[in-house]
Amino acid sequence: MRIITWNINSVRLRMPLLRKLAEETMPDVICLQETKVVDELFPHGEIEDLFPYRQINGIKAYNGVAILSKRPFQSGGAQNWCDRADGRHVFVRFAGGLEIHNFYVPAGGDVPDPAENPKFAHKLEFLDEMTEWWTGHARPDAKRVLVGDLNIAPGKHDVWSHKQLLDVVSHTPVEVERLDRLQKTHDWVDAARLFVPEDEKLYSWWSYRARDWRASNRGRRLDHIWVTPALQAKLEKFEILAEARDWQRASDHVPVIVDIAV
DNA sequence: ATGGTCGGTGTCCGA
Repeated sequence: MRIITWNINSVRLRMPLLRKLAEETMPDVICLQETKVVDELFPHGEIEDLFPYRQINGIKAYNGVAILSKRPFQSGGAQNWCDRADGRHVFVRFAGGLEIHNFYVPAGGDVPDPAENPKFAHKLEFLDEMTEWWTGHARPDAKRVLVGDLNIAPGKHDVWSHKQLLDVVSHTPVEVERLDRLQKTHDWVDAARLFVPEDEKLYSWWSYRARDWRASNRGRRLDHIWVTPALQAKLEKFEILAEARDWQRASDHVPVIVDIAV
């Protein structure tokens, strides 16, 4: 099964790119974040030939997540976090038990101080709530995939400059510690670092503000694919489709791809 | 040290 996670930054605006991605990489499942569309206006008609099975959770203008699938799934749903119905989580369960959870963790604003910045407080609270929930739901043999824009680049080499980003939201020690705690709940395996050595730079996002994203290469790895230990040995391939950052009207995030033998 | 650019039932807010 080929699974892609992609922060598409408006699904309606980037329909042509979604089609291009689907045709060029032939995924079974695409998990989207920042669809930025309320469910009633989701472009089902333009997607159903590629992905007949869909589970969506959108709101107007902001956030919004979706799981698009070529294969039918048994059940699906969404959860609210931090008492907000703000389109940050959606999941599906396939026959045989494989589950895919797609998250859009709050970005957290600019100031890395929860006392001063409510958006950063929300981000930390969101991560704590995820940690608590997964702690209660972890099962040793579960076949689960957690993907999404987690808005944290945890490793020294998940950012272009560890030193210069220590005070920048997405790479602060307090966030990285929260993400570590979340990862430990289910012994989640980071697919990226299973395939790419820890000391090799790896990014999935490059700011729109750079004149030339490739030349400056000030990226961060914000988009993640984690699997439970039961699936680790079944991971066959990992790829970050960096070329997508050069597509016409690109998202600032690029697709991240895994193949799992299920 | 600063500001740079995107997207959205927008003329600000969030990223």
